[in-house]
Amino acid sequence: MSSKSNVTIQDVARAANVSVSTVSRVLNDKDDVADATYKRVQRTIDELGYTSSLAARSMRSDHTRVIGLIALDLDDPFVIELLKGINDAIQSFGYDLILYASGAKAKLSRAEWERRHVSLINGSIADGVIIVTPTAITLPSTAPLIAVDPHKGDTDYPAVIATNRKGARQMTEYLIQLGHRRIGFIAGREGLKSAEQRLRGYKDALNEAGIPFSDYLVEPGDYRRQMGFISAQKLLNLRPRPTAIFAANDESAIGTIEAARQEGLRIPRDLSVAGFDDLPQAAYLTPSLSTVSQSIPEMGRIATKRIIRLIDGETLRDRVRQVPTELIIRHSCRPLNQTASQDIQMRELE
Amino acid sequence: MSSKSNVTIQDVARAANVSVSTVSRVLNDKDDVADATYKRVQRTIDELGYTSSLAARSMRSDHTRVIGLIALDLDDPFVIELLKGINDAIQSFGYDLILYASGAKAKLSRAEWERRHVSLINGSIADGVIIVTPTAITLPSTAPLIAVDPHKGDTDYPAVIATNRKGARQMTEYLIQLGHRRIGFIAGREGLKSAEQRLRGYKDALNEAGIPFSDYLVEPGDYRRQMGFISAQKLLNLRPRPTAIFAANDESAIGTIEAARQEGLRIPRDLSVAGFDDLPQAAYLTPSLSTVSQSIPEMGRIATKRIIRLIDGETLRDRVRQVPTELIIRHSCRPLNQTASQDIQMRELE
DNA sequence: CTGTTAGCGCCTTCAC
DNA sequence: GTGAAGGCGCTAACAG
Repeated sequence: MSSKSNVTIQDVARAANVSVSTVSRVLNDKDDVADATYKRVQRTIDELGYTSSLAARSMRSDHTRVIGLIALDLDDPFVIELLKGINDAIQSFGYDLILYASGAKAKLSRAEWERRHVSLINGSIADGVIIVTPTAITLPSTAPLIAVDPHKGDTDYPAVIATNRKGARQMTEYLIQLGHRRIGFIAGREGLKSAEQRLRGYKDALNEAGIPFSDYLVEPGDYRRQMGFISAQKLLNLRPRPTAIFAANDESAIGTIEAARQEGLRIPRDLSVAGFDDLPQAAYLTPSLSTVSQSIPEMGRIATKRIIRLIDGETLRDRVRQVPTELIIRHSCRPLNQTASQDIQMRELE
Repeated sequence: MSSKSNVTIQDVARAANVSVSTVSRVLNDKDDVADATYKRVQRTIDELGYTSSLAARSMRSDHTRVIGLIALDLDDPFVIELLKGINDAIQSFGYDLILYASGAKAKLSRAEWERRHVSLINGSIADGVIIVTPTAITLPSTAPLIAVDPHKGDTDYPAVIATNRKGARQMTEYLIQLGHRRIGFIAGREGLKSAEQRLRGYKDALNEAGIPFSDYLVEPGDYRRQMGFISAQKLLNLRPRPTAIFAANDESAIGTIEAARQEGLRIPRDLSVAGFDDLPQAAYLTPSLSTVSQSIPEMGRIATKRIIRLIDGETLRDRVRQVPTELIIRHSCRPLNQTASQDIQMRELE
């Protein structure tokens, strides 16, 4: 298969009657190349539709102006939102973006998969890598690397993370303020710092309000809808039933809403539901979802800026950068014991 | 910057006391390597955490088992859904996926951008490429290439496309059957075959029903929400106003709904709205969106299978593969002139 | 069964 | 200003 017969630098050199090095110089805007030569070479490049081989280039030179993104779950909305922000940011910096996903997902442990991808991409094809919700605590990073929503504990890589604890506390406070006392909690993905912090924030608010923390009101989660559904079912089978459920992210909250619907419960009338993330679809749900915004695209933009700084050899003042969260009140939560007439009034106020 | 000091095949060879070629053989499961040697090398690889450089590998050998995806709009839900399907499919075939997005988007024409990316990726780093909604009619493909939702007219690449004309006809027929006669249409992205076919389907149904086609009921679109919003506003300013609007895709339909809301119209009471795509969020809208499903992830899976077949040197029997569409009736359209009581009855039937 | 050799396309000295 | 030569990490003959 001679499918690789692309135009090479040699072809250009021949056609323009110069040596390959001269073409290379033109390509990289180097030194002084005689004006006439420059133009001639440039013209030849255009005519032949030449593009320098990414593979050869990354092999030879120590930078490629490419940023790698490593994410296992391509159907995780968090990853998609992040991708938007990163794609947005690279436009301003003249970098390219590469997203690499291996088909060997099933065979490897999550941490193993991550390590493989980092060493595959980083330092060769990409100048630096952004990794999303890593499970690994240490990553083989010869080239710069930054994590978004990192693993808990002491990780050896810099990170971007939202003010999860504060955000979760505010949401819980809001629910308490609405009169809720039995507030179920569906946890986040095991091992992630964000999950840990959100649970902390929930406990903080309970504590502060003098509500004793109950183990049985907390069910496990993994930030995915399906798990949210299952855990919500368990919570809804409790007697007395929780009057509100705070899910550690929007996907879990959607799973919760589905579970509640299946039980014949109406939201927010019979159950208040809150999420975390503020995905675009949160606003479109019925009822629209009250949640904590962590402005995911913004996190992507920040991660991009920081990885570029790292690539440029600068050092980060703060190894972990906190991105502020914001409480978003919509219509999926309502005061406990509100009467129907009050309910109507409330609706009309909107 | 010595950031590239990754473990190389040489390091492994030295550590395992063999030549690089032997390591290479182990890496690629080649020939016969003495069992003892194989194990020793394998162990060394693991110990050193070695990963072969993608760049070097793709430069040397004529296949990489990597499929490239080229898509300009990373925030286009169509692309995201497709990505899911492709990512799903590569798992079964042992291929890897690379998504490449350059930051130089603004500077180039769309077709130019596409050409650049194809020649950048294809044949070097990727064995074949899937390109989404290309504007270019010819693409510099030395290696296999397949388009999803191709450009109109005679393109020189194979493609995967839905039965757009039929789908659009069915939706329009449905609206007509509900009693609508003034049906506005918001077109798809200029130049795409799908856009052309959907408009055709709309006209087909009108024709068939003996409803004269009116130019002023068709507004331009580009498959994006914003444009859908603007075009919907124009349609809603018409007197008499259309009683239904069929948007060429779901994003445009969402824009339409927003425009209608802004005009104080209620859906489907004052205006029926239909889309095309059946994005996941279509079901979550209020009212849920009646649309034409083209099962985008499935299109991604099919495209993946076909590009792999092409890579394997097989030929495709049909250069363009049609994927069936399906009419999805939800709640955003309703019979014209239905009385309020009928309306209630209808709701209760669900 | 294993090592040696010759490049893949490109960039970078070092000459001229 | 420009060309020639060497080598990045790897694979594919060709020898042994």
